[in-house]
Amino acid sequence: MDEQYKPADIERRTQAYWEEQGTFQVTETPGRETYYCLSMFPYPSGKLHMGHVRNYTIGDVISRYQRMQGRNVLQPMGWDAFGLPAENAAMQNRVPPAKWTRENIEYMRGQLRLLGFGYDWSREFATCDPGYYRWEQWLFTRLFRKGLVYRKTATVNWDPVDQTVLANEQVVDGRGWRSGAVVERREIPQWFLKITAYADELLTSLDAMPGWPEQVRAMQRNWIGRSEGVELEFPIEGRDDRLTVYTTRPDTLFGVTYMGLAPEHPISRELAKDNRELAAFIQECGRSGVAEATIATMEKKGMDTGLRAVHPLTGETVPVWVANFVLMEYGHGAVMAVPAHDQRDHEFARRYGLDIVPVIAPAEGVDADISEAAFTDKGVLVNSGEFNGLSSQQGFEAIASRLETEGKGSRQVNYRLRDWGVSRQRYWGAPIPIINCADCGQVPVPDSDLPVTLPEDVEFDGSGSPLKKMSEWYRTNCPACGGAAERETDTFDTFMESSWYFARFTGPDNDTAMLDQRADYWLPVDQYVGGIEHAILHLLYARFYHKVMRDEGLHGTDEPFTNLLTQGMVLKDGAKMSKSKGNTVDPQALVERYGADTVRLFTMFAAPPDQSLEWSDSGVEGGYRFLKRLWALVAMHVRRGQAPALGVDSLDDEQRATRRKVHETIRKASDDIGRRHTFNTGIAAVMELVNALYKVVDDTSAQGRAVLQEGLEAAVLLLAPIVPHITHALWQTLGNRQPVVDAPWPEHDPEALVQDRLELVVQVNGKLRGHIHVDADAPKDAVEQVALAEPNVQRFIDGKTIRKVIVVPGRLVNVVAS
RNA sequence: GCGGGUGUGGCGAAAUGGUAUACGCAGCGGACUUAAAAUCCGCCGGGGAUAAAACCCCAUGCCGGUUCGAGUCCGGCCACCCGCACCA
Repeated sequence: MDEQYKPADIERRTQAYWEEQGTFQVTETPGRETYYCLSMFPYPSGKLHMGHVRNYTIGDVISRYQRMQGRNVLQPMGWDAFGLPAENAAMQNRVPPAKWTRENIEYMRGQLRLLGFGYDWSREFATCDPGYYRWEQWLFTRLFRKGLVYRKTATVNWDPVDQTVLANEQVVDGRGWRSGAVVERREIPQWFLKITAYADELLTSLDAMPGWPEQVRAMQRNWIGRSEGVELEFPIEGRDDRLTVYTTRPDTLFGVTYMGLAPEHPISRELAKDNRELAAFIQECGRSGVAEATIATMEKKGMDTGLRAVHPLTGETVPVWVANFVLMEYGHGAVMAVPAHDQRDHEFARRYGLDIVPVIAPAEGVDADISEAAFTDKGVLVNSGEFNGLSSQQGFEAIASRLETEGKGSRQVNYRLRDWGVSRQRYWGAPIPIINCADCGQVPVPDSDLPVTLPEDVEFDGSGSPLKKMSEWYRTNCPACGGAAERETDTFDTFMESSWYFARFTGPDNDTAMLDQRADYWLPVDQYVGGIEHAILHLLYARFYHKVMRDEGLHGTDEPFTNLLTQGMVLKDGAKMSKSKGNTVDPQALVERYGADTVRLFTMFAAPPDQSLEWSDSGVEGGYRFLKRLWALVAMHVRRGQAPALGVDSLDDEQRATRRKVHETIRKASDDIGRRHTFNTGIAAVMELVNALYKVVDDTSAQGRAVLQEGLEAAVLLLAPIVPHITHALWQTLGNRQPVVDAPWPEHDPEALVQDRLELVVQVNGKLRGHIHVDADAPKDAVEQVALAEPNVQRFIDGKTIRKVIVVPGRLVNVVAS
C-alpha cells in the first residue's frame, strides 16, 4: 500500500473500475426492494457550481447508503436543456443553441464523473432530444382532446428584455425572474393547461405528505390559496347588465356602500369610450399598474362611473367606481365594498368621502372605532335587518342561503392559483404540436406525425424567434381538411420538460410510449433532493403533471416524490455564492487540488443538508487532513500484516472499551446518515472513532490488532457513501474482495455495547454535583446509596431533608433536597 | 399584514426532555527537524478559588411557565432570514 494518500490516482482508478463493471447500471429485477433517489437535474449553463456539488453529493450519499442496505437503487441524471441562456449565448457567440447546449452537456458530464457520483448513465437524456419532447407533445394533444388544454387571449406578463411571456410564478416583485426587467402587460393568444382543475387535489394531498418539509407544503398551500365565499350579483340600475362579485364575507353584505371595478373590467372599458377622463385614468392604471406597485404600497385611486348598482337584499342603490386596487385576475374583476370592515375599502371610502356603515359589532359589545381603520374581525351582525344578532359565522350561512333561494348568488370556492400559461414566444423550446387552419381552427398534430421536431440549424439575428421566419418549417397542411395551414410557432415553457423527467428516467429508451410498466416498478421517487427555490414552481407543476399522467393511465401513483429534501444555499462571507458578487468557488479547481472525496466530505460535514453552508477554505483543509489521517492509520495497520481473528471473550478492558466505541459509532452514524440525514454529525462520530483508534494503534497484541481491524473496517464502511474513492481503496487494502460499494452496511453488535460498570452523574436539585461508578446491574436503591455517599453530594445535602431521589438508569441520579 | 424558520464559544456547528459547548476550523504550547512545511501530542466559553487540582458562580436572544430536571416543551416579547401579499 502506498504510504501517502494520493487522491488523484485513487479517484481515477476507482472511477475506471465503476465504469468497467457497469456498477451503477440498474435493471428492473423483480422481487427486489427498490429505491429511487433523484437530484434535480441541472440546466447545462456551462460548468458546475458549488450548489450543484452540494445537491448531487447529498443525493449520491443517500443512494449509496441505500445500496449498501441491499436495495435496488436507481439514481439517474439528465439535462434540463431548453431555455433562454442558450439563445442569449447564440446571439453573443453566433453559435446555434443546440450546439452550445450539447457542448456544455459534454463538459458538465465530465465534471460530474470526476466527482464520482454513482449515476446510471445509460438512462441519461436531455430534454431537447426529440425522443423526449415528443411524448410531451403527445400528452399535450391528449389533454387538448380531453379539454384540459385551452387557448385564450389574455393579459399576460411581457418581459421586454427576454421578449417573452412569463407565468405569474415567474414574476417576482413585478420583475422578470430571470432578466429582472420591469414586466409590462400585453394581450396575446396563449395556450393554457388547466392546473386549476386539480387545485383541490393538489391542496388536500399536501396534508398526507409527511416526507415533505412543512415549509414547502405551507408555501404550496399559500400559493393555491383556497378560500370559501359567496358569488353574488348586483344588477346595474337602468341597464340590462349586472356585476358579479365574489366575497368571503357575505355577513357584511348590509355594509356595502359602493362597488369597485377593475380598470380592465369590460364595463370600465365600455364607459371609457365616451369618457376621456375615465379613459385617461384607466390608461394610467395600466401603465403604473405592475410597475409602481412594487415601489411602494400604491395609493388608492378611483373614479365614479355615475352608474348605480342595486343591493340584492335591500334594493337600495350604491355608486359604482373604477378603482385601481381591484384586480381583474382575481374573482370577477369587481368587488362589493364594505369600508367599515375591509381596510382597502376603508381607505378608498375616506379618500372619496363615501359612506362607512358598520354592520359587525365586536362580540363582547366593545365599541369598535371605525373612524380610523376598518374592523376586520368576526363579530355580531348589526344594521342588517332580520339578520341582526347572528354571529358572523351564522350570518355567513343565513345570508348565503337567502341569496341561493332567491337565485341571486351561490356559495363558491375560489383559488388564487391561475391556470398555467405554457406558450413562449421563443425558439429554444419544444414546439407546441398544434396546426392553425383557417377553416378548422386549432388542430392537434396526429400521433403519427410526432414529434414536431425543432430545427436545430438556425441563424440568430437577435429579433425574436427564428421559427417565425422559417416558412418552410411552419407551412404545412391541415391534418383535418388537408388544406394549407400553419404550425404554431410558439414553444413550451421549459417547466413542461422538468415536470415529468423523473418518470421518463424509468424507461428513457421507449420509442413507442411515454411510459411503460417500468414506471410502476420505480415510481414514486423515494427521495428527491434539490433547492428550495423550486418549492412552488417546479414542484407544483410536477405534482400536477404526475396526476395528469396518472389519469391518462400512464402509471398508478398519486404523488411523484415521497420524500423531499431541500438543501440550503452555499454561502461565502455570509452571502450566497454568485457570479455577480464575485464570491464563487470553482469546484473543479478544488477537485484538482484536494480530490473529489475532500470536496464531498467538506460539503457534507460543514452543516446539515437543509441549512445554509458557510464556505471555508481552511475547513476544506481540515477535511483533507482527516482523509490523510485515515489513510495513514490504515497504512500503519496493514504494514504489520494480516490481523488475527477477533475473539471477543479474550479482550482486555481497553480493547473492550475500544470495541464499544466502534459499535457506538456504528449505531450513531447509521442513524445520522440513514434516518436523520444529518451527515455532519455522522461524519463527526466517525472522526471521533478515528481519533480513538489512533490512541490504541500501539497495541500490537493479537486482539489489539483484531479490534483495530474491526474499527477501521467500520470507519471505512460508514464513510463509503460520502467519500467513495478512498474507501474503495482502503476496503481492498484491509483485505476485502467485494467492492465497498456493494458491501453490506455495518450493524452494531449490542453485546459490544454492554458495560459491567457505569459512570453516572449525580445531581442535587438538578445541578451537577458529582460522578459515581456503579455495577451496571446494581439495583436502584444501591445506586441511590452510592450517590448519596458521594462527598460533594454530601456537602450539598448536608442539613437538608431529602424529598425524593430520581434514578434514570444508565444516565443519572437526581437528589431533590430542601 | 399572513405563513414558515432561525437565534448556543473567536468561527462552522453538536446536544433525538437527562453531564451544554461533541466534531471541525482558527488560536496557543510542546515533540520531531539544522530550519520550515507536513505530521504527532496537549490546552482552548467567562469569572472566582488553588502551588496545581478538587471545587464554586455565571452563560444557549429577553421575560415568564410546566418539570425532580428545559438549549430542547408551553405562553408572551425582541432580532434576523425565507416565502406570499391590494386575493375581495
